[in-house]
Amino acid sequence: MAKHDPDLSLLFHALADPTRRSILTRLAETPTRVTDLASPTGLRLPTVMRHLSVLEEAGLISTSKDGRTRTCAMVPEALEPVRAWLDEQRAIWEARLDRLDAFVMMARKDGYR
Amino acid sequence: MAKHDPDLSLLFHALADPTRRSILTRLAETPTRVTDLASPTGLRLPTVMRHLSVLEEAGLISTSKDGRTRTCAMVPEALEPVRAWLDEQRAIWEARLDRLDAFVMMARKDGYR
DNA sequence: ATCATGCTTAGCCATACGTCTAAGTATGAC
DNA sequence: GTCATACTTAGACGTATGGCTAAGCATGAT
Repeated sequence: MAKHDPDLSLLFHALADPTRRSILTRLAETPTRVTDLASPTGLRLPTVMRHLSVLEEAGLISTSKDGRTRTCAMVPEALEPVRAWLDEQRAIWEARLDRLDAFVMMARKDGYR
Repeated sequence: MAKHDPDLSLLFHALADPTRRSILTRLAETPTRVTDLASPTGLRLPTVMRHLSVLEEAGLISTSKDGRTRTCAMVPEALEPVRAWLDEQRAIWEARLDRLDAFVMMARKDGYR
């Protein structure tokens, strides 16, 4: 399904990989250059670069190059849509519980029990 | 990377598809049988079934069969780990801001500005 | 018993993903 | 200029994903 909602799909997809999540966590602590992000993962540089570009395309990190080193930094507000989606789901669910409640009330009033 | 954290990876992966998110939203409103979940998607049944099993393996929905119809229902607490991860990231980020703050304070005290 | 309904299974297909190696390019140090 | 560092690009490779069709197999209705 295409279903224009590319933001969330990109975000969730980016977060679905443990390597990418650990990179992100590391960047939440402090900006870091590519090589230093790569070493703890045990992965080759090109592989890590790919993960980084997935994160960047999702808007979760930003990078900038200074001389020959590229430094990556988290973009904390990028997680906002995820949180918003979660809240929305919760709201829908709770509205449903409320409807159920109302139904039970009504049933009582109408003489059940 | 393997990195035992299969929960979050399964969850995020399940949420990374718009069809699956819309199914989930629908189920947040009310439990629904497979055929009725399928029709609005424009996808064939087997395809939808696959999406459903992804959702189920991630623990996001539960299903039960009664006669020949299978009914799916959301498992709202399944989103908890996602929310927890988000909170954790935020905490790390904020701890960093605090450290920065502290640093600035110290710098001032030591005579800068 | 027959038939329609509702899911299931099996298998195909194209594309995307995660990983690698090998060979660039650009920059800083000597 | 030479060399090491730090990416970057290109391409290969196996697996996973998302979609399909075509047959199954129960179950409910007639």
